[in-house]
Order: sequence, then structure tokens, then C-alpha cells
Amino acid sequence: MRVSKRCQYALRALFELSLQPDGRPMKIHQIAGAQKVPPRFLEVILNELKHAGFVDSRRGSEGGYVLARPAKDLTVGEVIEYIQGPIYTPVADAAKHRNGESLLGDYAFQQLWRKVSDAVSGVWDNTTFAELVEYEMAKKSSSALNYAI
Amino acid sequence: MRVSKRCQYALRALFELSLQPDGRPMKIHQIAGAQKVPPRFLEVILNELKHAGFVDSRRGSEGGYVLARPAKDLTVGEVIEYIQGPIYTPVADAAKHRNGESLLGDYAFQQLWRKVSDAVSGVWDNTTFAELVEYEMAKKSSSALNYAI
DNA sequence: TCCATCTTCACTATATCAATCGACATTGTA
DNA sequence: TACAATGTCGATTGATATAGTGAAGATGGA
Repeated sequence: MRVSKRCQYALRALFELSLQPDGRPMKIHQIAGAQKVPPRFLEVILNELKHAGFVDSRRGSEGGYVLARPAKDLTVGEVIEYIQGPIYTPVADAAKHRNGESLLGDYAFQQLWRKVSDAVSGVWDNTTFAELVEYEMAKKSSSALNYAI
Repeated sequence: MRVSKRCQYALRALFELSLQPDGRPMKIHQIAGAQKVPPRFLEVILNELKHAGFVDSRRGSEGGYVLARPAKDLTVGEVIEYIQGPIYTPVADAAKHRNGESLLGDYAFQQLWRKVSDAVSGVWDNTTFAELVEYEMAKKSSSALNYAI
């Protein structure tokens, strides 16, 4: 599954918010700086994430964004599907253009794409942001160790 | 993984050639007609498939295209990867733009995309065109049966 | 009153993809 | 040998999606 920049930035932003231990809101430019996302673009994206209910925002000088749910209850899959729509299924799509006419191969390819899409969602519906953070921290400390040695 | 039309047409064409029992070459317009592919576009695609070594061609009035290998030795995966290039891996890509600078999250997302890409190639590297044909035929005869009842 | 988010609309590149055109090369057959 | 069918190849067009910017004003908290 191809993942657009917009979507990658969304994931990065949520990852960054997941790193925030206390309930302190993060400002756009903080997130943008930390994850190298164009700030203006991030603004648009965070807005989407707010409407989706993934983050909450607070205005004013102490404002910013916070996760709307704990990171362990937020999967990568729901975010990607919200941003990009459902995983692409070519056959059903193509069949519409042919107004219902079916071709030899439709069944086989239908099944193939279904298998692929199941495999993909199997991965990312079972990955939470808490897990991402945990993995990152483990990996980071082990690579720091390597430097020390 | 997003699959372009070009790639779908390529798969359709190879599927159609896999259906051909004897070694008789099929003409472009036959394939195009059977699988509803724009003939002119198919011409370009079959050319690519020839260079990749997936099909052979014969010129002249009795010419056309044939599979270069038996359908049971041809996987969906190799075709897709040839047409679209390797499965998309955002992190490595992005790291180049940052000239080597790493971000907090790189490890975690790297692993995530890797899992996804493994899941996907696990499906299509293990699917041959012979299997697609077999599945299609089984499904087709069972649905014909349903009509009869 | 300052700061930062929210809302909205528009606008420009850029890239990719789908599809087509036109000219040329090759082969089988009459 | 000449014709007709077919494959080969490079260039070009048009559509669509994506990435990212710009500007203006409204809202609300410290």
C-alpha cells in the first residue's frame, strides 16, 4: 500500500504526541521541528486529525495539540485508513467501468487483492502508537550502547 | 500496495496468455479484447514484459505473444515488482532528503513498513499464474453450477 | 492584549499515470 | 520480390493527484 506524504506526516505527528508523557499540549511548530514536517502543511493535517477525533486541541498561548486517546488504544491502521481511505481494490473498481460485465480473471484477481489487503491490515491494525514508541526507545538505547562500546 | 493500471493490465495480459493451452501466439488485439485493455497501451506494456523476459514474441502475420515460461513458474510478485519497482519504503527515502539525519521514530516506522512489505510480498511472491487460472476455473464452474440449480 | 489555534479559499508547482500518435522494422506468404 | 500483418520504439498529450504555500480573518485562553 502506497502511503502519501500527508499520511506519513500524520503518523509522525501522532508518534511525536505519543512521546509526550504528561498531558501538556504540543504546539505545531514543536511537532514540525521534531519530525521535520513543513509547519504550514502540518497545520492542515492536524486539523484533519482533530476532526477524526484522534487529537484534541487547545487555543491560546498555552495551547497546542494532545492525543485524544491513550497511545496504546490508537492503531496505525485507523489513521491510515482515515487519511487515505480504504485499501485499494482494483477489480471491483474496474467492474464498475464495465457496468457489471465480468471478465475471465475477475474471481482470481479479486481473491488476490483481498489476500493482500488482509495481509496489510493485519499488520497495521495490530500496531499501536504505544508499541511504536516502545520499539523506538528499545532500539535507540541499544544503538546508543553500540556507540558506547 | 497501490497497483497502477499499467500493472493491472500487465497481470491481465499474462493471465490471458496463461489460459492459452497450446503454444499458439496470441495477438495484441485478442488479448486486449478478452481483458478489456486499450490495445495501443497494451502494446507498450507487452513490450516491457518482453524486455523483462516474461513473454516472447513472434513477428509477421502469424505472430503474437506467448509466455516465456510455464505459468506455474511465474509469480505475480515478480511481475508487479518489475513494473512498479520495489515496494515503497518511506523512511529510507525520507532519510536521503535529510542527508542522513535521523529522527525519533525512524526505527519504529522502518520496522513497520518492513512488516507491511513482507506481508505483501509474502502473498504475491507465493502466487503463480497457474494458481490464478486454477482458482478462476474452479470458481467459474461452481458459479455456473449455481445458475443451473 | 498577546499568542496560537481555527477556518476558509485559492493557487502553483510537480510528478505520475493513462493513453495515443506516427514512423519504422520484421516476418510469413502469395 | 512485394505486400500485408504485426511487432518495435520514442515522443507527446491530457488528466489527475499530491505537496506545499499564501493570505485573511475569527476564536479563545493566559
